[in-house]
Amino acid sequence: MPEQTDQPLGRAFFDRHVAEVAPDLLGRVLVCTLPEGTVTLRLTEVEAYNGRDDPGSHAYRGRTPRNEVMFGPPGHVYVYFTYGMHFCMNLVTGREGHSSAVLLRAGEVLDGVDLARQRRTTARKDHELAQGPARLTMAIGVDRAFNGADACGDGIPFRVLAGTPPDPALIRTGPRTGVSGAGATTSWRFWIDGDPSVSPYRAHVPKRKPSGASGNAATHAGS
DNA sequence: AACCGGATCGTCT
DNA sequence: GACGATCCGGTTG
Repeated sequence: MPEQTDQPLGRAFFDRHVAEVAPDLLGRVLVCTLPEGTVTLRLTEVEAYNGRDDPGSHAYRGRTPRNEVMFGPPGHVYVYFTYGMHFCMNLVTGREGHSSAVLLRAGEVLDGVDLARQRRTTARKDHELAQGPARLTMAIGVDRAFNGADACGDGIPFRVLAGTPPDPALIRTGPRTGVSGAGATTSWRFWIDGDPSVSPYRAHVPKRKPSGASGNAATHAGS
């Protein structure tokens, strides 16, 4: 019988509720083909962001130029720039207009390890190549230029294969990383238990508020 | 292993 | 003008 694991996922896969799609993406294989070569990645950690109902979502406050892709059809790639230097990548889910997406947080590089290492020179071990959302985009060569790309098209530059979903007993859920407030209560982070490429859990870091806002240091960083 | 701060800029108020 | 869906290197234990 034909190998099911190499079958690309169709658009219908992504046209479901984000909380259903996100855990179902674990173990799937993202293929990124660029002129330099191809890197394939087995997804091991994801987070769901539920559109307008979700205080943690970029779409929470409605449509803006940045989050426009989230409001588009499912199966497309939403890339955003953060912390002045990093890119993160999502797969849009649900019907057009619903603005939900799954953040790809970590994966295991299956193929193209040499190319991934060239892009991630600080990685010591292979499991660190895509351990974290910004590391993941670095490893596969994704930046702003890929915002809006179709992951259910001809496979250039993206394709998502069925892969081998993990034993359901190994799927763990927990609160999302870096999301505070009402959105932190929902367990919309999903990962494969025990996989070495899953980014270490960091407890919510309470950002220290400047109490007494007098004489704050210079905002112009001179040196 | 855990904690801390710097880097660096687009996006929205 | 403030603050990130973060990463990295240095320091401390």
